[in-house]
Amino acid sequence: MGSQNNDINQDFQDAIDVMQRHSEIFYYDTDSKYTENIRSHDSAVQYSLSCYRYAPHSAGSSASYDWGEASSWSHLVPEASPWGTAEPSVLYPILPERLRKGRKKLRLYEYLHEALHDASMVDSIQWTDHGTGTFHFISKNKEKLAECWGQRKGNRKAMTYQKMARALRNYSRTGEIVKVRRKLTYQFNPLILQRLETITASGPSSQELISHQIPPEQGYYCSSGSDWHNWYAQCPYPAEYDFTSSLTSTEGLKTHNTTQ
DNA sequence: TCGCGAGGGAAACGAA
DNA sequence: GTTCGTTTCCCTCGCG
Repeated sequence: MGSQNNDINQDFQDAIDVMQRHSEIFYYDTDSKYTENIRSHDSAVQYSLSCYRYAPHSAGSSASYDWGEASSWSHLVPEASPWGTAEPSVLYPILPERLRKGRKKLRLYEYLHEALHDASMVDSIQWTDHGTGTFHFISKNKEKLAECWGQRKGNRKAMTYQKMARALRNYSRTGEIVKVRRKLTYQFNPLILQRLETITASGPSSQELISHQIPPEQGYYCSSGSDWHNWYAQCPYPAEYDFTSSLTSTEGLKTHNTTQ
């Protein structure tokens, strides 16, 4: 019995160690057995947490998002979560309140996805390859889209493409959107795209598909660098976007350091 | 040389 | 007060 507990504790500690290696901040409360992983460099963990924040509602053909009812997403915890096959009902309650709390603010990538489905925006932004989530801005009217975004957010100053592109570049750190080595062209992360597409196309009943139909090896749930490599190997511009090198220079370096 | 697009550091800002 | 997700400004680089 005692040795069994030791084994469990050892396994748990091993899991903690693994998660720590992927995290900038890791909080482990030994009394309450709650864990919190904040600002994780491991996209698998980060994305899975972000899943619980959203409560989308379908609104016709155009995507409209209400991010306020996180509790309605409790059943959408992916089976292949970084925590293994934990039951959602078990997993969800351990999430810290701050992470469970719904985010009502519209994200830029959500707006862009909305714009891509908006016929009036077709002169500003278009799909390059809808299937792979690749899209591009129309050089002539990209500022118009940026202005609309700025107005939507109610910014003090007028939004410009340059500033919007800066925000898009920030997404490359989290992997939500990456820059494709082609002029004015970007690509949604496939998992983000699928989630947005599902929200756009249908009501909440099909939202379960988001978590249950995506094989873990295609999504953020796979955290290893090789999975990122696999994902980018399938992107339509494998030779144009050198994500491998960017991984090597950041995550790879981190891995290297932690394994020293 | 110039304009444009891109990359990114850093500080500021507003909402939650 | 803290965190998150930008926003804003600025500088640098590569390309045509």
